[in-house]
This record gives sequence, C-alpha cells and structure tokens, in this order.
Amino acid sequence: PMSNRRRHIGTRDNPEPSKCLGVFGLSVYTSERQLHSIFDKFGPLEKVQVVLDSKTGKSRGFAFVYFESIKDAAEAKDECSGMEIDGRRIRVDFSITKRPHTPTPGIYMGRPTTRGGFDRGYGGRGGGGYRGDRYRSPSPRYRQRSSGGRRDYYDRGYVPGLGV
DNA sequence: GTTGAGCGTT
Repeated sequence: PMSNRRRHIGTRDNPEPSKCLGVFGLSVYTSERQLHSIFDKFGPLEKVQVVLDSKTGKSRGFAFVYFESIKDAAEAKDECSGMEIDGRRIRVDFSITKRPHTPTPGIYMGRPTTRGGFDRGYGGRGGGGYRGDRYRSPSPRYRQRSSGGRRDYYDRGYVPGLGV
C-alpha cells in the first residue's frame, strides 16, 4: 500500500491531526475535572471523556479530550505529552478513533499477562513510592497552579462548606 | 489507593 517509506495515516504511529486527543497512561484516580483543568489552559474544550470500565465503573486509565480548535489540540498535545499526573507519565496523541465503539459483547479482552520480563527485572519499585497527587510538565511552559493538589479532594466527594 | 500498556459506553 502506498509507499513503504511512509506509514499509514490514522494509526498510532501517525495519528491524523484532530480536535480529539487521546490521553494514555493515566492513573485510575485521575478524573475528568482534573484533565479538564489541565487541558483547558490551551483552549476551550468541548468535553473530556475518561473511559470507564463498563462493569466496575472505574477508569481504564485513558481518556479523550475534545478541543474546539484543532490548533489548540495540537499545542496541548505537544505540551502535555510526557507530563506527569498523579504519579503517572501520560502520553498524548491525536485520537485515531473518533467515537466510542459499539458495546463490547464479550468479557474484558485484556492482554494475556506474559509476565516474562516485568515481574522481575523492573524491580525499582521498592522504596520509590509515588506521592500521587501532583502533576508537572516536562516543558517549562506549563506551570502548575497552587491549587494543584486539592483537586483530589473534590474528586473524592469532599466539598468545602459541607463539613468534612 | 496497582505496577507494563492500553484508542472509547452510556
């Protein structure tokens, strides 16, 4: 197909520019409102959609952010890819899929866990520990706001004035 | 309060 010097467009290797960004590698505790406040800085958003597991209702660890402007989306992609949210390094790209898929008929099609090299050999985890409620950008352009850590409280139902 | 990577439900 086409030329072998050029990869297909619309694949994960070559996402076609879009107003929709895919955000991957998220902590399951990162909420839409967190993502909204982060990506909002680059331009108005249409919506933020964290993909939830149908049965558990928990985040599957990735999300889609819809910008109104494709230009803002491109800027946000460059600025936010590689940033850290809740202790996870996220990857941001133009989404290759547009809309949600039709409901999955089967059971969770998770990857067969070939534990061949991950359970061992990655053992830098001891003592490391994530603080877990901060995000920061690899680029100096992005500045964390002073309210950064408080969003977690909102996400867990804490509302000022209603008592703790 | 999980750790690999992961492109989607109403």
